[in-house]
Amino acid sequence: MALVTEAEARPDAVPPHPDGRRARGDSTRRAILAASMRLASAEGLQDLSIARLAGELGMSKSGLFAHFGSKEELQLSTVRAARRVFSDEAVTPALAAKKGIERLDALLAAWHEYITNELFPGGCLLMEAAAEFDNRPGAVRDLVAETMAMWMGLLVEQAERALERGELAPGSDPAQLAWELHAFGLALNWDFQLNGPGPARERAAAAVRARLEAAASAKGRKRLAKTTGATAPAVA
Amino acid sequence: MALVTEAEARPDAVPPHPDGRRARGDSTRRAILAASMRLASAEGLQDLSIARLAGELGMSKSGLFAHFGSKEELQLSTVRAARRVFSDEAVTPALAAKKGIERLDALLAAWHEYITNELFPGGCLLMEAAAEFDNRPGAVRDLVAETMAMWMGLLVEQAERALERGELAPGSDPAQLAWELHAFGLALNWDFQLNGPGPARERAAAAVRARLEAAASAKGRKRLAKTTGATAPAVA
DNA sequence: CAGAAGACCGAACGATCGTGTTATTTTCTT
DNA sequence: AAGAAAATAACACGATCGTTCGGTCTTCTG
Repeated sequence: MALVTEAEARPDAVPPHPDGRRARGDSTRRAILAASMRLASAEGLQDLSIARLAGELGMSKSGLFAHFGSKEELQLSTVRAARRVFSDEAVTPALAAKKGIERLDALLAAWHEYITNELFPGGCLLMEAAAEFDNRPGAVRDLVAETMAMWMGLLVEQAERALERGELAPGSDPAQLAWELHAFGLALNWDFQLNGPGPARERAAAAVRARLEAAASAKGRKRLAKTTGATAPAVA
Repeated sequence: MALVTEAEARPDAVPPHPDGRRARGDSTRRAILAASMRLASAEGLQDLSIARLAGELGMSKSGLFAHFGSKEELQLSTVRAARRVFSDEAVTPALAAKKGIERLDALLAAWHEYITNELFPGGCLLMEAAAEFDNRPGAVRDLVAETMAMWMGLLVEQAERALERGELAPGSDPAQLAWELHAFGLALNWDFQLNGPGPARERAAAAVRARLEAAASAKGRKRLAKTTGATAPAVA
């Protein structure tokens, strides 16, 4: 779990070359995408160079290039692979928790773990790409924006469930709650990458915990207490 | 105030060529840095190209290059210029507010205004640079990290003042409070750039307001009420 | 007014980029 | 085992990059 393995970098379910055949070069493709995610998270998707990528893998530029046909397709495939890693690490583990405030808490905990686990040497690749492409129109930007919107949607959805179930104080705004919890994740990635481990992880966890408890009803607080460790101070 | 003017892009007080003389090329230098900030905020500090920059200004590559001597020095000067814009827009206006919770609130309000004012077409250049250079060692990274640390220091300082003055509930953690308020600014820049204006501005303002009121003492709440408009719902 | 200093330009350099073309090797099918 | 198909390599292309050099202006100084 310490690094991006070939298995974790398994390419997209829908291959970019939509022929029905599945060839043996898939193993190479996986290796390429694993290295590509590693490099791109460190240097950015744009400065990622096909030549250096090929050099790192001991293969030729053109051989690598043939797998994607263009740099943009390489970038898109890299983002898709990163999305899978994100999904496996930050979403799937949280599906074990019951819907509502508990799953919301579990999603955030898994996310924080994913961010601070040195899975990507340069921080979450999706955040990297979002910051890099946010105002550079194109397919990469659209894919990244769509992915982040889906993630935000997951958070909002669980906040809404929590409200329906009476785990949040009546009148709470689920979208606002999700936005703020999301902000703590962004800040965690930012702080962790810029300033090193430091207290970032604890800061983010305390922030989430306090915000959740502030928004929770008595029932919600009780359910929260079961999932995680100690209760944070009332308001900090 | 809508765009980066030459005056706002005035170069650093300490010129990179530390000869005592001040030459007439300073006007050119200012124009270069204004354009450089604009381009870098949109395309990134690394992908900023001297050739395109020169083309945009109608001058020659080598003529522009001579002002800095290296691309890294151009990047550093651009960051220093951006730091000055940041200081003028996000810090200076807030110094009118009284120290403590009021100035803390004013700093955040000015910051949000600075972020959502289309001052930089691609979002706050300092955040851009921080995300881009966070794990690329060198002088640029150090300068950006130092700048962001100073900004965070300002927030922590005012939170501490607020605590000393009894504007925050006893036992509050000023550093934690500042960290969370900082997170909302990062999220605002993120959301605003990736998804357009939308509700980002209101989300961030509501988050700050709720967090400040939750942390404030009765005295603090009273002082907050004076500074800004309506009071946010108790906890959202 | 002479001359030095600085600002700026045009051209060129080596390197690297993304991308084709063509050929060779590997793998799969029959 | 033979032939088709896919995977990979070697090489070359035009473009662009950061940087250097030599020269021409402009501006200031004495």
